[in-house]
Amino acid sequence: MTYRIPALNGLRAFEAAARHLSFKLAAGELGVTPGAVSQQVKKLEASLGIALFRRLPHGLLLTREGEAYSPSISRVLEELTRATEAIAPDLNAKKFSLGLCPKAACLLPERWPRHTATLDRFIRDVRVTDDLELLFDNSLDCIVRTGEGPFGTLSAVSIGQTPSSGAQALLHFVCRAGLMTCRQSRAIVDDLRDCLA
Amino acid sequence: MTYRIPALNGLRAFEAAARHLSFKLAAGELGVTPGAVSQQVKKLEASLGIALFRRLPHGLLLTREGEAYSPSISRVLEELTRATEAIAPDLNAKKFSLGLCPKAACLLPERWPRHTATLDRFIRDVRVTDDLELLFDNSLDCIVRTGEGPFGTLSAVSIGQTPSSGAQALLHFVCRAGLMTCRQSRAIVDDLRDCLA
DNA sequence: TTCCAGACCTAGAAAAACTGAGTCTCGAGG
DNA sequence: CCTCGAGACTCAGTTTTTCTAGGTCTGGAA
Repeated sequence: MTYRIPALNGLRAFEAAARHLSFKLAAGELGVTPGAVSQQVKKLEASLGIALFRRLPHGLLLTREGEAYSPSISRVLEELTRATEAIAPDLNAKKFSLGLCPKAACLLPERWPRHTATLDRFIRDVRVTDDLELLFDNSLDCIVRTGEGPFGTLSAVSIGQTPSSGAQALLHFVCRAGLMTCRQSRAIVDDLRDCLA
Repeated sequence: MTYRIPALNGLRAFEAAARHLSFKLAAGELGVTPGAVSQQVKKLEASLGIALFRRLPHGLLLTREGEAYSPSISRVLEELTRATEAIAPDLNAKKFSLGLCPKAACLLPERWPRHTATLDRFIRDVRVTDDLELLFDNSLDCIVRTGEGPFGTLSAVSIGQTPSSGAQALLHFVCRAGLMTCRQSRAIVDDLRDCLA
């Protein structure tokens, strides 16, 4: 009953690259450099003994085998996601890349969100930016900003609201819809509330 | 479309341990030490934020969550195996079928390559043969023989060379090019070197 | 009791993954 | 026909992860 399967991390790289048909975009999604994705995919191809991609100077094409393999792998990862969420809804496996707008940075403690070890655990990196687009291509997992919506299909929660005066919220925490309830988001929102309390 | 899933290698450890209800047996199956399995599972549990096993002094019990998770993971790995075999029948993660020429057999320990559990893990079966053709149609994964090349597109490494006397190598390990760097090949070559040292 | 099996822990070694900087190739635009 | 830009590749070096080796602890069996 021993499974004959390739190194699993390479599969993740392959799946993302196949979806984007780009190592660069896949790298963005996975939070690594394009070189890393390239290497992982190459190693996977070596271990399978077949080519999955045809490399073109301006992008990728799947080979016939890659074309056949990619949807299977996507299905596998989806099923894995489902199974995992069923038993562990707030999987704590991925650190967040966080965007922070300049005004928000002023309102928050000096080294936020690195000011406490508790929160730091959930943060991979922080960039100063306000660009919600970055959430869609997975360059960022969430953004903390002063600017209002509309946030479209994104999820947002407001922090520092003062309903008595009718004033608008001071800060907004914004992320893709599926991410709002996960542990990382909750930790960040909780901490923001503490900081503005 | 970013999958929120735990580290994949830990899942393999978990799945094997859940099937055997033993880290030790799982370790045997995976070709690592029990400590490694223990650590992988522990890390998985940490990233999920739940316990998968109850540790007893003489074995393991699945928790309720582990009980729910294990069949899902088995299914996922099975599907992965199926998908992989469909496109790459000679995946190099499998056990090797090994050819051995009669002279080589004389130079090596009695039950080689079954003489140590370490090496045995990587071997599916052994035949006495010298026929390099069998490597091309995947009847065999590798051949250990005294005969020289030419090996053409095959990869070969020499073992027991005595360069000072200019004598030729005693043994050659031969396999298809893509297989030379894989774990199985390395284990076999290392063992051959030990045996002739 | 004493043994033994199996899980656990920790330090250090080994392997794998990632980065960063530079190269190469092609397509587009002047 | 050049030059530029994008994207993939390579390689060395670093960081992170994984594995091992050796020792501890616990509870069941003789």
